[in-house]
Amino acid sequence: MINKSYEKKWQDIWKKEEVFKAVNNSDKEKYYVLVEFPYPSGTGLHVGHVRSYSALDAMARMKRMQGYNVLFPMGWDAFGAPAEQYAIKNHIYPADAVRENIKTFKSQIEELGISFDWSREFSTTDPEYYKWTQWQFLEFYKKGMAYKAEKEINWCPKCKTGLSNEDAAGGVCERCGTPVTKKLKSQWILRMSDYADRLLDGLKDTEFEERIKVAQVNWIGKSVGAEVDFKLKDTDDVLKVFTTRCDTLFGVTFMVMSPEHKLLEKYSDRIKNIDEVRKYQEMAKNKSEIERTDATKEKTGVKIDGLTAINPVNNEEIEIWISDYVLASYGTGAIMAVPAHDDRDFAFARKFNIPIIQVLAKDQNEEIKELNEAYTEDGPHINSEFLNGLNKEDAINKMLEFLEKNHCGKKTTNYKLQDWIFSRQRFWGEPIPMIYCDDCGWVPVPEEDLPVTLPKVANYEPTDNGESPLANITEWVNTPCPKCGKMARRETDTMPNWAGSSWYWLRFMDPHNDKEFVGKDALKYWGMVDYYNGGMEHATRHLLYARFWHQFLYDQGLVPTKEPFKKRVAHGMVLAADGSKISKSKNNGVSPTDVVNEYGADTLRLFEMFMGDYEKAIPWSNEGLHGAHRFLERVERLEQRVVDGDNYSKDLESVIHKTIKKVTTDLATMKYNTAVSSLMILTNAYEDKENITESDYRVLLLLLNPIAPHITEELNERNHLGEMLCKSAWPTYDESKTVDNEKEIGVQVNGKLRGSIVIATDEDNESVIKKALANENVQKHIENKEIVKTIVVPNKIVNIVVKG
RNA sequence: GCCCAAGUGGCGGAAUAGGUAGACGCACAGGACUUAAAAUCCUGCGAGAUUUAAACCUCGUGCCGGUUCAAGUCCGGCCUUGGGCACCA
Repeated sequence: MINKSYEKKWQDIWKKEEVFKAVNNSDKEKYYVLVEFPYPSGTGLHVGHVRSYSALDAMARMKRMQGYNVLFPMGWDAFGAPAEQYAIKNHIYPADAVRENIKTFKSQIEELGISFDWSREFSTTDPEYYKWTQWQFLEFYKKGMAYKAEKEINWCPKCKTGLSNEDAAGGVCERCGTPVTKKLKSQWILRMSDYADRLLDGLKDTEFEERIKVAQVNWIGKSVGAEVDFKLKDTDDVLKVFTTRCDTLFGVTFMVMSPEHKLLEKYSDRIKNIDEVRKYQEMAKNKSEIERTDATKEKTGVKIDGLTAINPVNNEEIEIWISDYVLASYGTGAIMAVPAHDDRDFAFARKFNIPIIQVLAKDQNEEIKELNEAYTEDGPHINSEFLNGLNKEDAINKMLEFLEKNHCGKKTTNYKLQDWIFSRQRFWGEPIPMIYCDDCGWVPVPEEDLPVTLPKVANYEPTDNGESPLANITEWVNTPCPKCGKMARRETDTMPNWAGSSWYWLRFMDPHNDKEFVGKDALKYWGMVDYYNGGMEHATRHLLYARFWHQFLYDQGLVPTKEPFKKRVAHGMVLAADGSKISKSKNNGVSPTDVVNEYGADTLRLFEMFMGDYEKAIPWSNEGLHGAHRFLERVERLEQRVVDGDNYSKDLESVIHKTIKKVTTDLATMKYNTAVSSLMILTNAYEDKENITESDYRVLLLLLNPIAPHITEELNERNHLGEMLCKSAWPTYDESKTVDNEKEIGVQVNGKLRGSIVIATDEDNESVIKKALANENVQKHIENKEIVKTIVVPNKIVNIVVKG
């Protein structure tokens, strides 16, 4: 019977014999399989974790049996708000809370029998680890890639901390869902936008799933266009705008600045309605990001009385407005409005009765009589002097030429991707290793003083004044300036949760190195991560940060590869039985530990691999779990049919070779469900026989071992079939034996199936046609009819085309 | 609104250089075993017409068209669901 006692037994044996230990500097070929290390929350392991761990484990186990030196590590991503809040709630110190949670998580993972190399385990909260996170931050700082600046940032009023753009996607805090507001704050920032193009281009060197690439491309948001300078009338200033459609310059009837635009302050004494402008600015500031960017709301704005712009193509004077539909953070913070051909500008012009000039025509160079909405197709140009009659591409090129010749514009590229706001006003994060000295300014903490550790204090709750809780701990904050020795102050903000996960796969290569963040040899040997699995929710956060971080390290010569991950895949979510999302509040989750106690780890693993496409969401099914268990019991019962024999049974040879081929390719390409089904087919074939040989049985156990490692080892040992499976070689197949001698193929008449015939796989077409025509039912359909032609697709199908 | 992915039995899902749709499993039904139940084993299982039965026939992979000897698979146009982006100029 399947039971937990031998699962534990095998887990102990694997541990004792260190079967899954990855060796640095091995002569074997390496293979690096990585699954995102979890955040050890207080709620324990989730069946979703089990899905990805089982899947990558199956791959790692097969690769090991195929002779690779496999690195399959596990650790903990434990800094950040969840651990901090858990600690606050339970009145314990975060480090203690993390230790407790890791213990739970680890024991839950261990009882699944995942083949992680635990000798490389670490947590991002270990000072030995975050010492190097801090060290790398200083590398960013030294290369001018980290800077401190006062900037309008996303602020979560509930978490009381600043957030990066990625953490505030959709205008809400990713942690708690609270709409974010803007706050002007001095922050450490990493120049990630410098890498926008690299992050885009680098995707070509990866084999990420398409949906992951697309998500990244969207987030980076590259947009090629032009910067155009509009002179501000009677000043020496220009109003710069970014546009992707400089060919529509003749259609500009007004300009719009974002309410935060700097020129407004500069020319405040010229603006006659400055009070009205200030009032509007105040209103925009107090709106949440969601309210401001709600595209469905009616346009609002104020016309600037006292400032106008000059259109560089025709020197016409153009009114200037401010409106919150123009974002300060994108482009130049101001736009040229072409109401005839842009929905937003059209709505604005209609509301404020601003003229509309068409510059793009419908097919026949005609103006549209009554423009009820913006015309956004690309017709030929009209009302545009030297552009008239041209198509979009030619017109843009001609306009660019004009702008450059007249020094009033040039081709530029814009990205939605912004610099990475790297400061958090939290206690539980890596301290940013910088010291501020009144005389020397910002001074990095000297390398020998790293890590800068967190103080052990009782109070670490977020503050209401927007300061980090660390700011109140004066004995920690006050420290001599490393440069001049005068009393100075430590930076009290900490790093974001994503810092520790931005390089952890590198540390796994050489986790105990206390001289370097990773040894050069280890970097060279392990290279890129071959297979990296993680959730879709990280496609534009962690995965982007990690690539950016890695590319920076590459530029400093600190890592040998441009990209960190060769292949990135995302598992589908495990849903509740009714198809809804599993959530704590609904309490509709299933505990892996409960399932393991009732059915064993192998059943849980097998079920999660079998019940559907790995990349798609699957609903939980207790019946399915039953089915998986039943299959393992059938495999177990086969042992009663085993007789001596060093060879595969003759009549099983074909199905065995087919199964080896199928499982080998399926496990390497994450088609776990069909790998399992082919093993079920093999089991069915065995059950049809009175006896099977030891070889027959062992090959099934070998193939099933990566997915159900405990029971297969147990059956192998109990039946004295040979060496421990996980130490044995993966079975190989003979292509010629996967092909049948005979095959049943369909016969169609006029494309409709009318019968089937059995043919030899090397039978010649003539003989096949003869057989097809001889089929009784086929005859019925062709009698009294003229055969127009016959089509034979070898070993697939015969089609007889008849007429009359 | 734009971009990506996907729609196949009662259910999870197989099958795409176009070639016998529904592998494998679940659920269900009938039978064997049993005093009985569970477990196990055997059989059936897309819909429909006809038939004592089998054979056979018609329809069938979201909808409407098309290409082809042949379409779940390719092309055009829709619909729906999931995901990403979104007042990004």
